[in-house]
Amino acid sequence: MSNQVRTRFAPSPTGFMHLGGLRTALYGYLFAKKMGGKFILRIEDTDQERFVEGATEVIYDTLRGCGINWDEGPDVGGEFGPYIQSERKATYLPYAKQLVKSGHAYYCFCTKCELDERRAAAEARGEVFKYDKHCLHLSEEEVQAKLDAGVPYVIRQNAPTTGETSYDDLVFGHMTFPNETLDDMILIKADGMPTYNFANVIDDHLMGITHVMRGLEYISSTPKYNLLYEALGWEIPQYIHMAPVMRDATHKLSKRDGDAYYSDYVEKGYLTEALINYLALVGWNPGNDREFFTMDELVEAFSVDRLSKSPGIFDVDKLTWFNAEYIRKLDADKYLELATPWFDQVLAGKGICYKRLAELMQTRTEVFNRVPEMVKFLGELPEYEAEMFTNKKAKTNPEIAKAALEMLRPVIAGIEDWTETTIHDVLMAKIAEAGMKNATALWPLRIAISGQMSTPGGAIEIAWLLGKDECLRRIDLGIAKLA
RNA sequence: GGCUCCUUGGUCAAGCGGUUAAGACACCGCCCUUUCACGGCGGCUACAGGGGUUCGAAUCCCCUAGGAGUCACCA
Repeated sequence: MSNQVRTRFAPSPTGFMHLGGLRTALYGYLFAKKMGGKFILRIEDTDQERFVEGATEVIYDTLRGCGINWDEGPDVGGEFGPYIQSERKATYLPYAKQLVKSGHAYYCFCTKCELDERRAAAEARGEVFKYDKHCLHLSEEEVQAKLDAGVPYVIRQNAPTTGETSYDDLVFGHMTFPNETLDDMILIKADGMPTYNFANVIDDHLMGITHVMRGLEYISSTPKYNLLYEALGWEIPQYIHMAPVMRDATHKLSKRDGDAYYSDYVEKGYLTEALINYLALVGWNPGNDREFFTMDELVEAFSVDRLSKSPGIFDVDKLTWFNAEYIRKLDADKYLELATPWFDQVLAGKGICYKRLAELMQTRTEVFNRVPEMVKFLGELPEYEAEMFTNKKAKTNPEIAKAALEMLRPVIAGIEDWTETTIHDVLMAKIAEAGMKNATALWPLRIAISGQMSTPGGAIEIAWLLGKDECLRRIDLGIAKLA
């Protein structure tokens, strides 16, 4: 039990769930569950200027909606709580002071303003700015005097300037960094809050995190974290850094392009299961050809050593294909339930049989937001051009189309039993009697009653959905257009 | 710029010294067919470049190029 795997997802509550973050959470969950361990949710809100109302709920709802459930977290509790960093404020300062005492950290009274100036000056000289340990050289008396005088301060890590620090990453392998590149990062801010850099180390240790899984943007600060663990006498966790999810070769998914957040996709009509399934495969693969996974199957198949080191481009086309596949596998009733609001956008009150329409639409639906445009013609005949009656393969032109419509109209008008079977049998009999190719008569009919080049279903299905009266009305309109 | 990392088709990717270099999406044909879609069949396109090591390299080493990340009192 003591060496049980414990992973955590530690998002900052911004109000949105980025797909990259969602994938990080997913992998953390999969790994913990695969290893029979625990998955912990921790909210990292140490930056009070960024507080967003309702942001933690977005995190809860998204994760739960995706089937990523945490064993410990703010709302479910756990023995290492609280799980919201702002509520843990008091726990960090003592550790920082301990570090000061042992020489691994020091008080710094340089103001942000001064530092900005020095940073700008360094940049102007074309140099990389690194804190010069100015305040490290203050005497104990000087420090105490400033503290007593209430001068604002931060606490900085005292990083070594020579030698090197290395660690083993489960994805990237052995990583080594020259210590001279390590900056004395701030541990405690002037407002008394810890920085992410510090809180994360303290909390990961206190919460017994065994495997730290996060984006590779933390790779280069990891040596500084390790120095902290060592200074505190704590065991360093295993690291699993992950390459990012990209929009294209050089850009990450972005808010600006409306393609970065989980909610963007849900609103467009992507199914959560499809999104999770696809997302799992950007940066990870099971080592075989398999592509379809439920959450439980992902847990079963997951392994850290199949995580990719290179960034993965989020391919909306592939996601859309997954979505279409998931939609096709839905029970007919479920599809109907999900499609109804989209049908309603353009067909509310039009008397169209949604059940039959749903049957017709299910194999044709890739993403739900494309549904309204596809079925709109049932509610209202769109404007269309007479040229549409001409089709080479169906061997039709305006004259032939007109003749076909005039031939079919009375037959349709005579149908008493308005069922697809009857409509089909009656029309086919008439067409055969006339010695025509099916398409030669049915193409014009479908164009006349739909006004579209392509429709979900053929002339017979469309006719039935429309009802006899509307069908005849549209045929007359078509004949008039061809006159 | 310093540091760290990455590089197989348009995209996701298999491959871990010997393969005709998988598979999927996309795209393009053909079939099915009353349109479209589904389904079936087929096709197109890849080891970033250059040096080594080796009988043999996509696989190991070096260099170059390109790309990413990082260098905040943000996380």
